Amino acid sequence: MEPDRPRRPTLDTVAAAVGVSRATVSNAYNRPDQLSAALRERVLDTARALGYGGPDPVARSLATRRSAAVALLLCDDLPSSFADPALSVLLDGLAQTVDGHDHWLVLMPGAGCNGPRPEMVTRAQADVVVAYSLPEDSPALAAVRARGLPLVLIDQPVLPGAAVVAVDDEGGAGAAARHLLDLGHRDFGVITFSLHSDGLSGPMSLERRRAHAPFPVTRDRLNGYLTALADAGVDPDAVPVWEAPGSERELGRVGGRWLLERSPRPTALLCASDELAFGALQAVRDLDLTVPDDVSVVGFDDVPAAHRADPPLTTVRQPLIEKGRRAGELALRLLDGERPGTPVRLPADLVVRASTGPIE
Amino acid sequence: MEPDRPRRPTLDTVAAAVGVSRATVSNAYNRPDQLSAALRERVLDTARALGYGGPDPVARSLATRRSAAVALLLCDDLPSSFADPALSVLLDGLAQTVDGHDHWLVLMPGAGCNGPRPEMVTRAQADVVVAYSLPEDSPALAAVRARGLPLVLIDQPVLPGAAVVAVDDEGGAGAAARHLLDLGHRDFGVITFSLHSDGLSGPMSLERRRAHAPFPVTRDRLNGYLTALADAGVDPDAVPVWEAPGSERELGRVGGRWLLERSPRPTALLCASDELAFGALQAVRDLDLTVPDDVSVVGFDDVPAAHRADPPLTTVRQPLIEKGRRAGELALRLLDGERPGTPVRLPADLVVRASTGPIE
DNA sequence: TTGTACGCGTTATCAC
DNA sequence: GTGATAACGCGTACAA
Repeated sequence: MEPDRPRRPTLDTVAAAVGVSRATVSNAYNRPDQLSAALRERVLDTARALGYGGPDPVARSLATRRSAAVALLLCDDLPSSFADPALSVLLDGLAQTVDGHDHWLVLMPGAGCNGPRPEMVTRAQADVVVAYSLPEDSPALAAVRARGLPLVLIDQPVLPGAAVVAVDDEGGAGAAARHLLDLGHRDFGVITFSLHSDGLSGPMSLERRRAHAPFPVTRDRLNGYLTALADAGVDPDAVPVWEAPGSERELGRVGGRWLLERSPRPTALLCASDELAFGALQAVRDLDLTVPDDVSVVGFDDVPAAHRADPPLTTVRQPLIEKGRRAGELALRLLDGERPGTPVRLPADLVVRASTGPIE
Repeated sequence: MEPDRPRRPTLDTVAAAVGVSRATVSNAYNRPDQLSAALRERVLDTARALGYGGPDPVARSLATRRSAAVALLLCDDLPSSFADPALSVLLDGLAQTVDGHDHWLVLMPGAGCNGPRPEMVTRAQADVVVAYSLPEDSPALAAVRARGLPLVLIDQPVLPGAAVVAVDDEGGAGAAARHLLDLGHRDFGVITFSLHSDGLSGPMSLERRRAHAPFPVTRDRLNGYLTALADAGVDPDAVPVWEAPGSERELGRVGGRWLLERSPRPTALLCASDELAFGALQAVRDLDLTVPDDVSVVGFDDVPAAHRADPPLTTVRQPLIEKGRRAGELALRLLDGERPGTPVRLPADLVVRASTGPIE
């Protein structure tokens, strides 16, 4: 047995050294008004001398019953997640808000589109959870509920007891489709990201379109496009839809190529995200066609790169920063014991740029 | 006073309900081999019925003296950080490693290039810290040391007691410069990101180049470029250097324009990052010049977009994924009580593509 | 399987 | 006013 093994100093160590009680040392750190300035100085100096780095955050959390962490559940792994500029922008708003209230973000990336492993969620030290676009049957969500943690849902189906931030995806998509209809287009193609969580991709069958879909964003955008077309007399079942396994540029290019090689060749491509639309633009170029003379392209999100695209992309703007901020505010409120309240629904507005034009 | 206020169930609640001890319930969750399967079932069922979500992670952390969190300290705020593709890739490697060992990442973004607020670091629940490219005088680092947390440094000056992952920035930059010298270039311009943490930007004075710089990455790359030029008989003091306030494309464009409007006009631009180089390519186009006929451009990092650039970018490849992984492994090892060991130094290799060519 | 001694603070409430 | 006492908070792990 080692004599006097030098243990990490604690509040008690410091208290003993100064000759005061533990409570006083605690107050020196957390409630300076509860003791004289002179005593406080003495306490802090002694602490420094002893190499005491301040109250242990974990112990404090246990005592106060709150950590300062907001867990963020992501559907995909980090590389895929960061590849999505819309997420980056949203994260910005979320982080700002959370950070401004002395909280931090715990990142829980998923694997293969099903959200984080439930064991991770079970053990996560956070007192509120923000879930971003998980499939509704994600085991991670079940784990959150089992723990009874307050939950904020972004772009997800409403769950009882959870706060919700959503965007009017269907309305925005409808506006985009009507814009193209107004320009005279009648032959459309659609490129979406995953509708189901089975990892399948390729041309989307009618059965698949009609089956219950766990990703509301995909579903709503697709619905918005197709419903608007149907309302204008275009048979939605005859509109080819390409389901990409994710929202990456290259995947959009593949889908675009497939759509543009069909006959009749679509004169307009409706994409479920800007990234996919960038790929579609490339696909048009690959075939030596031009945008918008031969083919019009619309995206969705209005990420920063959209207006820099060549040509600048007509797209549906969703207020991404705002979305992140609102999610952060909701999380903070749940933390304070507030009830979830009614879902926050943000608008999505069409932004017309140069990638759409009248049919020749 | 409310009669029997329904408190959140704990291990004790469940133990009482089942009629066993707290230890047994704990074992039911953590050491299934310590009790009969039947009893374990009964415990877990009762827990479910009582709405007990499993052992409290914070309490467990307090008892075991370890949380499962790795804190990641970032110099900038999240938007700037995510704008850097090199960071995204590195983060990928880091997250993979950490996640594979049942740990998660706590994000501590900075503000204005000085790292996170020290109070945040002081209160962060993490038992190891990874710092990415902070200035050496960052208060956040001081806070880490005050707490005595194990620390992994990426792209930063060595600190006693900390583990280090670094890249041979100087060597890589030197190779890039020599490549251009071999092609016959004699008139150079350099675009770097911040060398100092004072937020200044623009043409870099000689005093500024020589002053002690807190960002080793900037310093090493700049040194690598200029030293190689000097070795070939080009006066480094006569080489114009543009200091951008960050590593974004648009900032590179601004710097590129300034350099290209000087006389003699540089025939080669050396950039401290690929993002800056992309901007430089744009600047060349803006002036109706072509790459590499009129101007050669080299970047640094070899981010995924580099080989897709127009023209594909000659750059210095650093093993970004590997860098993240190594940082993760080091963090995990420090967690296990290992000593920091000698710095990990990864190579940086020149990748020649189409953005560089012989002088006309 | 269980008793029980920790782990490290916070925050009333109480005494000087 | 100033500072101390002591009751939590919720588990883990080792000895019995």
